[in-house]
Amino acid sequence: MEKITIEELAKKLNISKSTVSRAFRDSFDINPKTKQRILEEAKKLDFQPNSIAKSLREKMTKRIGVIIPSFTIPFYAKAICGIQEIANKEGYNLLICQSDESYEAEIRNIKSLLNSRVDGIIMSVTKETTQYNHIIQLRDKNIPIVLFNRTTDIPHISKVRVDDYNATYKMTEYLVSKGYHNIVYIAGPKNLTMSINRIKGFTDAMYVKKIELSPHSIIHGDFSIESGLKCSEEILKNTQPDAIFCSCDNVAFGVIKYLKNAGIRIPNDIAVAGYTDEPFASLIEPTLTTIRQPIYDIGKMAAQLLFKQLRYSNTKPEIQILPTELIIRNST
Amino acid sequence: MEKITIEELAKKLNISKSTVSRAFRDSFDINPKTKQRILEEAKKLDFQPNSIAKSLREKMTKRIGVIIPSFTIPFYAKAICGIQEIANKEGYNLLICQSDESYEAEIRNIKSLLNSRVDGIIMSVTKETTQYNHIIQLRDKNIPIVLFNRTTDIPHISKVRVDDYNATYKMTEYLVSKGYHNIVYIAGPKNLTMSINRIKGFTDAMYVKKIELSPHSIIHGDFSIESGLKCSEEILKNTQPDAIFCSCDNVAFGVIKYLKNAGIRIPNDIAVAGYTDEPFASLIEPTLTTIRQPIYDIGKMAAQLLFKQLRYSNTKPEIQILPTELIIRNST
DNA sequence: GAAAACATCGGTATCGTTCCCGAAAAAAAT
DNA sequence: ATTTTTTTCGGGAACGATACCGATGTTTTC
Repeated sequence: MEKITIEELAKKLNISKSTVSRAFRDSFDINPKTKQRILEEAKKLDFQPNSIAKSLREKMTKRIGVIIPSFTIPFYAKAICGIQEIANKEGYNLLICQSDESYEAEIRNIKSLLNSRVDGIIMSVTKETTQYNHIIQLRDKNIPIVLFNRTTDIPHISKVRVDDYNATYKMTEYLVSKGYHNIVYIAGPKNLTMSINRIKGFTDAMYVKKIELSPHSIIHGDFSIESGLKCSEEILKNTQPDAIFCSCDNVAFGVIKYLKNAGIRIPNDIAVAGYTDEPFASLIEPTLTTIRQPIYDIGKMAAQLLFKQLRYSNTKPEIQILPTELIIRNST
Repeated sequence: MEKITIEELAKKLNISKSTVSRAFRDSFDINPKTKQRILEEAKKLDFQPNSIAKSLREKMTKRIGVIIPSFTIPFYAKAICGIQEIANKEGYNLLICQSDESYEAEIRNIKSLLNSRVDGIIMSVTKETTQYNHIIQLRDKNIPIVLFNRTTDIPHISKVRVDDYNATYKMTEYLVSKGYHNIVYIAGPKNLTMSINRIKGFTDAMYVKKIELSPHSIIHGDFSIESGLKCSEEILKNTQPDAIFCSCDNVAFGVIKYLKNAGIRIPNDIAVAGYTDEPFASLIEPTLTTIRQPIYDIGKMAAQLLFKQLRYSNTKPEIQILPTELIIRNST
């Protein structure tokens, strides 16, 4: 494939390459008629300005990097769609990496993205990320960055998350109102702001409802179905709850699978609630009561915050907290 | 962030930029000691050669473009993981676009990827893509390209798919052996090679088993749960099958949902089989009999075929057909 | 009608690399 | 000791675009 350059196009039209270059930008410094002539010829020759050369000269690549734990988590798949909508609108491309829940991979990803000279980074940390130097370094290098969903406590960084406190508070309140008092909460990894807020929502609601918590009322899992199976086993060994509230739908799926296998009826014997509203939450038997997050909007918002920083380099970091919605189905 | 250049690094070490450049490639044309000195200083200053300038000079970006119908289809999420494994190993980045099952978006994506100067493209066409000029153009421009999963009939292009014929043949055989004779097959979109092969596997197996097909034995759906619901309705209006074989798990999920709502027992009244083995296939009630595809390997293989073309520009196109596995669960 | 203002364009340096060619120094061969 | 070969390095021209500055022609102003 013989790629045509701006210079060859200029020669063909008997004008200078400066003028051709002007035609491809919003330059006022060019006669509308010549501009049209150039654009027509360009279309005929299927010419597009070389974006690599443009990037080199302009010192920006029109690319943003995205780091997520995994493509295979539906949440992130959908969030990326939101990010991409905004990015496309702005003429930006996405460079997506997955950390596979590995701290080392996360650091490698950042290095790789910096090497690719992305203009900014949108990321969600792994469940095992407890040190934040790599992120702080990005911030201090003045690289626009936005954390979303799984955020951390690093100051002066833009973040997008949902109102986790309120979500678990409401769900707990609802469960109690349905008569469930012996609730076990399966929390997420301890390093995430998310987990902490969700636990607080649960405990505060229980406190207000004057229900005492036992040491077995909260246990920690992660985001996997396996974790749901394992936690179920542990829970039933220690106590006899009437409801299990999972901080993640996947965990809830695991719990449901375990309970069914054990011959325990849902919700008659034990009710189950989740968090996220994955597509399968409405397909599983029984359909899962859960908390719906505006996933697509989270992605969009993250991208919007990033573009704010890209446009105005002195933009103050901003924290956006989006609302959630209680979805009541048959598992409670 | 003040980015250091190769020239500044050279000045600091009192050598020429050519030498510094050599240190960062596998050049034999440099004294190992100076090379080490340079690399050490580079590490101290956190210097990385500007990949944009490198790309411009070398006329390759070390990026490959991937076009998939949607991130939210678990199949593609996993396939991308496979692609990425190989790409990372080769030091390549992925530029992922989704076509959202839109033919126009597919064309836009290709344009965008070409504009980003990707070194090659891996793609799966949309369900509505029936014209292939855009892909043929890529081929004729000598842009390395690999089609995977949803392939088409374009000659002289590398493709990766599974042995669809054999898969549906075996499944049909299995269903018949279980005593199901009145089987309805819900096929996929007509434009895909995949759909055609799968239909042939089904009809051939039925022929061999000497079971006659009615005009209602095959109907067409797409890849969505909604399609499963709609098709179920249509099927039950026309005939009274003892088994429904879906060419996609999602469709099977829709069918199961519909049948359950209609009070039809699975598999006692009607058996259901799927195709893909989505993660949820083992969670749904009843667990779904389906065909497992080596998704991760499909992605890996697609990437490998692409890298073959990238390495040797005169590589002959290659078609790889991977085996499938019958997964028998409770829905049949 | 001359001067000033404006519109439009061309020439050239620049972005940060790689590559080619030749020079200098070191090692080997005569 | 001289010549030849090898090793190692430096200088400058690309790669394909943008940006600045100045030149030219055209319109406006008094």
